[in-house]
Amino acid sequence: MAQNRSGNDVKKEKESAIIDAACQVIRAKGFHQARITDIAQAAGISYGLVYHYFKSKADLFDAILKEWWTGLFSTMEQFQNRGVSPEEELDAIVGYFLDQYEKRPDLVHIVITEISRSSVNLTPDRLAVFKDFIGRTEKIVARGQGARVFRSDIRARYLTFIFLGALESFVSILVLEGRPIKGRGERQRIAVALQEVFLNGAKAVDPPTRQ
Amino acid sequence: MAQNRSGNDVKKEKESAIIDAACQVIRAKGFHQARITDIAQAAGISYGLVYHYFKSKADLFDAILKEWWTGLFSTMEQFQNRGVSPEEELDAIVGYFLDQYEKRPDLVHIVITEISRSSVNLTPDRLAVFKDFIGRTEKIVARGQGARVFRSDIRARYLTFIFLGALESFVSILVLEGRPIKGRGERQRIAVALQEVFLNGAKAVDPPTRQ
Amino acid sequence: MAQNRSGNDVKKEKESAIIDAACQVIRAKGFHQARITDIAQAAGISYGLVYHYFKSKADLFDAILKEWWTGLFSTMEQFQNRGVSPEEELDAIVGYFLDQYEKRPDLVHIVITEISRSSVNLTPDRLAVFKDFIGRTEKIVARGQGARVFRSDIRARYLTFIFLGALESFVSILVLEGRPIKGRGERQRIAVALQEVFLNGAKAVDPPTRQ
Amino acid sequence: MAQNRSGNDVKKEKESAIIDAACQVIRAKGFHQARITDIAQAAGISYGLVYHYFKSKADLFDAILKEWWTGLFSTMEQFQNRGVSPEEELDAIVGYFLDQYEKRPDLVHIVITEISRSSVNLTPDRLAVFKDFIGRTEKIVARGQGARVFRSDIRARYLTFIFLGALESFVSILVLEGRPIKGRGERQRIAVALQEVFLNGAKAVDPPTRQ
DNA sequence: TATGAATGAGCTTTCATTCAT
DNA sequence: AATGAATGAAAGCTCATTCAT
Repeated sequence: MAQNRSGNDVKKEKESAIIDAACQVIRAKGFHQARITDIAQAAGISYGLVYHYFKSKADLFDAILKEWWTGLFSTMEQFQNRGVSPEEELDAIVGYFLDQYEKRPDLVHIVITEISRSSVNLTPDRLAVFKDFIGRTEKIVARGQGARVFRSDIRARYLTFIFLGALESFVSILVLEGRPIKGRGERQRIAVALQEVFLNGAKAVDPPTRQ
Repeated sequence: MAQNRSGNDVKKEKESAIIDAACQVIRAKGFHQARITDIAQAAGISYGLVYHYFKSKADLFDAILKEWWTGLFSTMEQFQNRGVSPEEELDAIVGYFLDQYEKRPDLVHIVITEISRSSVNLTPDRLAVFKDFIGRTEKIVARGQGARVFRSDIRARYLTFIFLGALESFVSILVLEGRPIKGRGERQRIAVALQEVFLNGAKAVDPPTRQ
Repeated sequence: MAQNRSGNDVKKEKESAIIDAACQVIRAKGFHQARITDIAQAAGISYGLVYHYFKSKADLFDAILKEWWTGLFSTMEQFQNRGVSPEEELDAIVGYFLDQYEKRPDLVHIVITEISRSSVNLTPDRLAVFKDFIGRTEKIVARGQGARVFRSDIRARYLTFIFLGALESFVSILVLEGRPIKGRGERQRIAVALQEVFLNGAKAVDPPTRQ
Repeated sequence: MAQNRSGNDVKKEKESAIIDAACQVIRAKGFHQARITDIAQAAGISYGLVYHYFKSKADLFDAILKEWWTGLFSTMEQFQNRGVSPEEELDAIVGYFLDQYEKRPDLVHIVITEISRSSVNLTPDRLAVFKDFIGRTEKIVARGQGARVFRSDIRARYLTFIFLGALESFVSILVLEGRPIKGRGERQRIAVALQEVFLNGAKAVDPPTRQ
């Protein structure tokens, strides 16, 4: 029946469509409040069909997360051991978040609200992946501390959380205010501002006391 | 008949006990997954009794939030218009988060995961209070920008979100790792570290380029 | 503690107060929807106290009905075997309904809606009393048929139901429209109208064809 | 796949089956005491399925009432403005009640006990329909008064209530006694008796006083 | 593949009733 | 006599999941 390229492609496309619909709905209602009916409706199919492609609701959720983590880890690995600076490695993470936010804001929102900030949906498997990500980021930060790029008077783990917290916050603003990123220029400015505040702080460069 | 001072006290105490139990359960399962049965069980009472004290599950949730916001706003107001610096005002907010974390880590966790980071439970009334808080914080930040204490090249609203994001992140570490704050000393160190990173950034004070 | 006349009087008074309150509430909400709390509130007492005076909700309901039936049967017995005409006997029934409607409209409403017209609350005991009343009325009607006062081409039982139906309807109008009976004059007019239509029908006395 | 004509037919049939089961149960227990479980059991399905066909218990009840009113109003409209006499118009109403009683005694019982005689279930919408019916009947009666067919010394509204009260009473007898109407002959006799008593009254045509 | 009828566990909420005080 | 805290059965409704077609 599949005339596109192969039966497999058609299947993948449908799966993608369901995942997209699920993102929309889960973002709007939260995972537990999102009903299969809603997702099916958003995908324009019957709810029974969802079960042809995904074993269960949890399975569908994991498929969503897989898209996120696969992309993030592959991005991080591209920069690993290539002689780039820790700042650039963190920049790559920021870049991934902003890229994804442009392409799939719902996905970003879900990762932040349902995983980063909530322990409710954290099954042991999901938690393991999440911790893996934090660990990898912490390694980058620690390398930066070793290279005296980042201050060492605060534990790497703390700096990591602050970095990710700031990143999430920034993305949260965009998400909550529904602000689309307009053009490469703005994307650049946001990325810079984020790194800027994280690295240099909120303090005025030229404080009045200095005069 | 009441063992304390008056019948009212006994009632308040029971209400408090239910609220405490609810915090425990909601923290562990999330608001929507927390069942009244669980809460009652945690409080050592029958589920019917919960409805003797609270009109509904939502009502109970609002009672929980009220405890948080009442305390936070009264803290903020103590510092308002008293000639204190913007940094000190932000410090008071940090102080409240850490204080509450020591006394009621579950409450802090709930506020962060169910309110700050989730739009699912945000009824219009709850959102209004949350926005009120952000607005008040933004005013402090804007005042700091006016006094040239904070950098003005980033919108006050952005700085506010970053500040709150960092604060939440920090508290989240404590919460997620289940780390108790040990003594006034550590509490002080955390508060300082937080302000420090927010104000001065993560960059090493003495970067290698300066040699 | 009872200073009125005797402890028993005080008890009876309280019971009456609860019954009155119950009538109010049951009339407004129906028996099953009437909550003990509502009744207690209407009586100005705590709901626990209701159980000092009545064993259960059903018991309270039976006490209400008892007031109605006791009064009705004693009225009917006053006219029995005293040489009065069947019309006068039916008139006595009408009189009781109207009297009670003036004094206790809620009670009348309850008897009509919860007993006469509903089989839901008809426990065997209650049904027996109700059937007793219908039987007694039917006897009056049958006597009227025997005395050629009422038409005999329709079964006594049917005439009885029509009579009671008309009576209930009439009272229902008053009840539904919330019309108080103003003075003895109006009461008389209503009683007459009711008997008039029941006995002589709705047909115009002087039909156009007769002209 | 539908054994009948189309999938829609199958759906309608199931809806009808549920409505029938609901009539049975509601008749026996009253609307508020009728549990969805009972209805489902009576229909031979799981209770969850009831909600597949009806949004809520109230929705199901409204569907029941709709069947009644739709039929009644369409019957009344068939006779409207067709040059028929007021008596014939009232006769049509009687006819509808008796027809329905033969076909669906439970439905008739419900309409009488849950709507005509109880204010408990009267939501504004339901009350509006009921009042509409009374208003239409009153117009017929008023037309009869204008044509000098009905007596004018009693308000049209009163006569209307007495007529409907008598009708309901009569049907109530049948319902309460569980008497089936045997054949067209008996149906005719009942209809005549009803009109007869309403129009000409219960008084013996040839009373003894006349002698 | 695709549909949606069908199921039933599970949740919130209500409320009659009991009972310690 | 009087209160109202406490209990828990029961009911309406939701929704993930299964399955016949």
